[in-house]
Amino acid sequence: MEYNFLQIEKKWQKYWADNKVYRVKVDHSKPKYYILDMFPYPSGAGLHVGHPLGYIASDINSRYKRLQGFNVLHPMGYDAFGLPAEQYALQTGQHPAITTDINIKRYREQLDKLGFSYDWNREIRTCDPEYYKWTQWAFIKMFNSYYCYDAQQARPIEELISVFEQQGTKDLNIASTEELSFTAEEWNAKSEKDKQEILLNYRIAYLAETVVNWCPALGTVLANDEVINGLSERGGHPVEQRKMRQWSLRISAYAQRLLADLDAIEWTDSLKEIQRNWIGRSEGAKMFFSLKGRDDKLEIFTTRPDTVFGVTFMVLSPESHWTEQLTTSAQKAKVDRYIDHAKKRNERERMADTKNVTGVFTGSYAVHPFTSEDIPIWISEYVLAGYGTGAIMAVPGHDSRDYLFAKHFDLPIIPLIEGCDTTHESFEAKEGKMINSGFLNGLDVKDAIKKAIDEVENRGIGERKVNYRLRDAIFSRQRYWGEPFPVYYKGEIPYVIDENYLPLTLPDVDKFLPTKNGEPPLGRATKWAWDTVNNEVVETSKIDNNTIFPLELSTMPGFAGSSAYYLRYMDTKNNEALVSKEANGYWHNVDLYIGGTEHATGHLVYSRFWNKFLFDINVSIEPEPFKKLVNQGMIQGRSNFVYRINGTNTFVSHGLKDSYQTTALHVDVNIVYNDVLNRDLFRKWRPEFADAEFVLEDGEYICGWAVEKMSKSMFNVVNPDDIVVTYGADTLRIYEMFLGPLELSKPWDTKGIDGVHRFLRKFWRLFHNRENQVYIVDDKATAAELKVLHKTIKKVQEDIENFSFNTAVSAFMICVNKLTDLKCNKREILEPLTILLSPFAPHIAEELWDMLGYKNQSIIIQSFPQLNKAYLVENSFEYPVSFNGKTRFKKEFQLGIDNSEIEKAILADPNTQKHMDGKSPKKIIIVQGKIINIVV
RNA sequence: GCCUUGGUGGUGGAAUUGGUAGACACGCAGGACUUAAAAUCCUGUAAGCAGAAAUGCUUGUGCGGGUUCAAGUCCCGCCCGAGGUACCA
Repeated sequence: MEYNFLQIEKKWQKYWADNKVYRVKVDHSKPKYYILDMFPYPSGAGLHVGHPLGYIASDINSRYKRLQGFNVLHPMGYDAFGLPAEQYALQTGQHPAITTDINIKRYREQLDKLGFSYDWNREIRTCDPEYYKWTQWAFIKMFNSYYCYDAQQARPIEELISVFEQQGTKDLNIASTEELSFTAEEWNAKSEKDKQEILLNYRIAYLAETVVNWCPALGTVLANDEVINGLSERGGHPVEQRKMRQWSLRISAYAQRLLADLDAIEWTDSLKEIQRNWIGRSEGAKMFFSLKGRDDKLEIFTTRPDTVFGVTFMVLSPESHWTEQLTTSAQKAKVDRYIDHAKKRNERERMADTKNVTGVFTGSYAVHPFTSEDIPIWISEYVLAGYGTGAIMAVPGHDSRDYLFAKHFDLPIIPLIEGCDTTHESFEAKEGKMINSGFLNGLDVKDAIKKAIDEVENRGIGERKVNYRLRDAIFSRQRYWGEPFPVYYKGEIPYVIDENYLPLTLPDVDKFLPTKNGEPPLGRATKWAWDTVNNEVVETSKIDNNTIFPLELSTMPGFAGSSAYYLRYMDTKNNEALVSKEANGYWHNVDLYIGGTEHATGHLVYSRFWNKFLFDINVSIEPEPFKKLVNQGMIQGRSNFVYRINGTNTFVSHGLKDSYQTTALHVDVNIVYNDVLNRDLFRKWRPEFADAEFVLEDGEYICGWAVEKMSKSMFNVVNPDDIVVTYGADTLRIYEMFLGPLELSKPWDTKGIDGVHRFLRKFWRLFHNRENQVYIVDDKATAAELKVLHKTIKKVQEDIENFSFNTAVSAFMICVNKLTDLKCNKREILEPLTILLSPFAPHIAEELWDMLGYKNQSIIIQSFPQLNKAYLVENSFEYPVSFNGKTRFKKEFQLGIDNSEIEKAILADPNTQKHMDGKSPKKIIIVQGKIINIVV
C-alpha cells in the first residue's frame, strides 16, 4: 500500500473522536501531568501556521507523557473577548458574538485536522456566560477584599471595617491608594457614602482616577497601540491624556510575592528577568520637602538619598496634582502651554524621546531639608506620573536625565563624589567618597546611603521605603465586547451584585459605538439597570425608582478572562464553584505551559496575580499557576514580490530587475513555489494581470522576498489547510518542529517541507517491500541495527525532555537513512520506532501499529534498554593528537574504550614522548573518547 | 530610550555549553533507472589558492578589540533584526 496520508489521517482522527480516546478523568492510580497551551484569540483570518508551532510542541509532550504512563490533562479553548471582533462589528454591524462563533468553528476545524490530542470535552470560551460568571465572581471577591501586608495575603473587607470601628487606622499595615489616618470615633461618625469612598482606598478591586488616552472625536479611550504620533490610528483624530475614574486591581500589593515566588518556578532566566524588571523593586527612601510659603510638604521617592546635598531643583510630572497648586500666577500661561504640549504625548513616546529636553518653571520653591536653601520646582515630561510619587528631587551631578535637564536650562550642577568629573556627563556609579555633602562628607557611597536615611528618619522628614515599578492594573475598558462588571451605582458609590445572581450577561445594543455623551457602548442598552429588590436586570428607564440603580457601563479587559482559565479546565462543567477541591486537589497546577514571550509582562503577570488572590481566599491550592513555562518563537510571514516595469504590464524576474525601472508588488505566496512564480495562476490571480508579460531568467520567473509580519494585506498569511492537503498533518507537524529551535522566531518558509515528507515516506517504506506490501520479519536484529535503534531512542528522548524537537527530527532522519541502508525490516527494530515517532506523527504511527497487529499502545518508552556500550565496540576511530592546540600526529583506537585507557596509551606512545619534551602534561582534554588536546 | 532576545554556507539550521565549525534538511550540479516525466537511489556541494587526483594550505560564525594552549561559545565597545514597553491578543 502507498503512504496515503489523507486517508490514514482521516481514518484515525475519526477513530480518536468516535472512541473519545483523549478524554481524561481524575484517576488516582496514575500520576497526573497538566500540559497547557496559551489559548488563541479566534481572529477572522483563521488559524495560521504560527499557531500550531506551540500546539504541536505541547501535543508531542502530551503524547510522550502518556506513553510514560501519566494521566495527561491537555485542554484547549478560546480567548474570545477582544477588540478586533468589536472593530469588525463597528465596520459591518455584525454582532461580535456571531463573528466570534464563526471564527471559532473555523479554528476548530483547522485544529482537528492537525491530529491534536486535546480533550475537547473540556473546551472553554471566555465569552460564554457560564465561563465569565467565574471571572465576575473573582472580581466580586476582589472588591470584597483588602490586602494585609502583615499577613501577606488578601483578607475580607468586613475584617477591615471592624478594625476601623475599633481602632481607626492605627497600626495598620495594609495596601492602599493613599495613606489615610483617622480614629475609630471619626470612622463611626462618617456617613455611609464617606465610608464607602474610604473603603475604595483599600479594596483590591477599586475605583480611582487614572490617566488614559482620550480621543474626543471618537468619544473613546484608545490603547497606546491605537495612537500614532498623538493621533488616533483610526481616522487620524487628536488624542489627549485625560484623567478618568476607572476600575483598577491592586496588583502592586502582590509585588513582593510575585517577585519572590519566581525563584520557585521553572521558567527561563530571561523570562524571569523580564518579570523582575517589570516589577522593578528598588530600595530607597521617601522624603518630604517643605514648600516655601506653604504648610504642606512635597513627597518624593529616591534610591539615592546620599545625593541629597546635590539637589539643585525639583521636578513634577505634568499630570501631578501639585502642578496646579504650585504654579504661580506669573508662570501660569507658560505652564498651561507646557501641559497642553505634554497632553499630546503618551508615556511611551515620552520615554523614547530622550534627546529633546523640555520643561517649565512653576515659580515655586521647595526648601532643602539640610541646607535650607531655596530649590526651584520645575515641571517636565521626563518625570512620569505613574512611578513613585510623580515628583523627584533632581541631582544633576549623578543622574543623566537630571544632568541633561540642568544643562539645557542652565541650572547648577554640584559634584558629590571625590574626583568625579561632571563637566560633560553625570557620574552614576555608586562608588567613591562623598564631598560637598555636609554630614556625609568622607563616607563611602554605600555607607552614605544608610547614614542619609538614618538622618532623614531621625529628623522626621521621611523614611526607608521599598518602591515598585509595577503599577496597579487598570481594569475598565470603554468597550462592548468584554465581561460586564457585576457592579451598580448608588450615586457615585459602587456596589457589587450578590454572587448568587451571576452571571450578569452582556446586553444587546443597537450599535457598538460610544453614546453621544461619551459613555461606553453599554450606555446604549435599554435594559441595563439593577433592581436591588428582585435582583435582576431591568429597563434603564426605571432608574428613578430608588430600588433600581444604573449598572457599570465599562467592561473588563482581555486579560480578565485569561487569568484563571487554567483552573477552569480542571472542572469545566462545575456550576457550584470555579473549580472543585477534588479536581484542584488532583491536577494542582500546570506542569508545562507553552506560549509566546509577547505575554511575558501582560498575561503572565496578571494570571500569577489572579491566582495568588485565589490562593489567598482558599480557592486555588497552589501559589503559582504555571510550574514550567516554555516560550515558542513567533512565525513571521515570508512575503514574495514581483517587479513590474513602470508604466507597463511586464514583470521582470528578480535577478534582472536592476536593469529596469520597476515597482515591487506583493504577490500571493500561495501562487509561488520555492520563489518561482506560477505564471498561469498569476494571470488568473487578478484581472489586471490577465495579460501580463514576463522577462524570465533561465526560463523561470523568480520572485523577490522579505520577512514581514504575517498579515492579510501582505498576501503572506499561510493557513495550514493547504499543506495538510498536499503533504498531510504528520508532515506539517514534523516540519514545524524541524524548522528550528522552538523558542526562536523564524519566518515561515515551505522550502524544506519536501525533505520531511520524504522522511515519512522512507519510514513507511521500511515496513513494505518493493511491491508495497507489508513485509516485516521476526528475525533477531544485528548489533548494527540495535545500535541505530538505541542511539535514536536515547537522542530523541533527551531532545524531547529538552524541547529540542528540531534535533530530535534530525535523529529520526539519520536513523531511517541508516536502516534503509541496512535494509532492516525487523519487528524488533521497527516496532519501538513507531512508538518513538508516535508523538510526532501520531497518524502514521497508529496506521503502522494497526498493520503490525500491535495492540498494546500504552507501552512505556522508558522500558527500552538504553544505549549499550557493547554495540559500539565494532569499528575503530582515528583522531588527531594535538599539543598546545597544534596537531602533531594521528592515532587509531577502538570505539567503546574507556577515557583513562586512551589517556594511558597516548602517554605511552613514543610520538607523545617526543612532543612532551620530557615534561608531564598539565591537562589532557578528552571529549567522547577522543583526545582533543594535550597541554604541556 | 529602556527591558528581553537573536545574527553561523545559496537557504533553514547543528555544534556534546570553552575542545576537529557547518550534523540533518532544502536547493543546486553530475550520474543511475525510464521512450519520457514523476517517484526513487548514488556522488559532490563554506570560500579562496595549489594539484591530474588522492590531498594539502589559507581564510572563515554581524563589526572592532581582549582573555585562553584552544572562542560561534567567555569579557569590553559598536552595528543590525525581532518581541515587549502597562487599553492588541
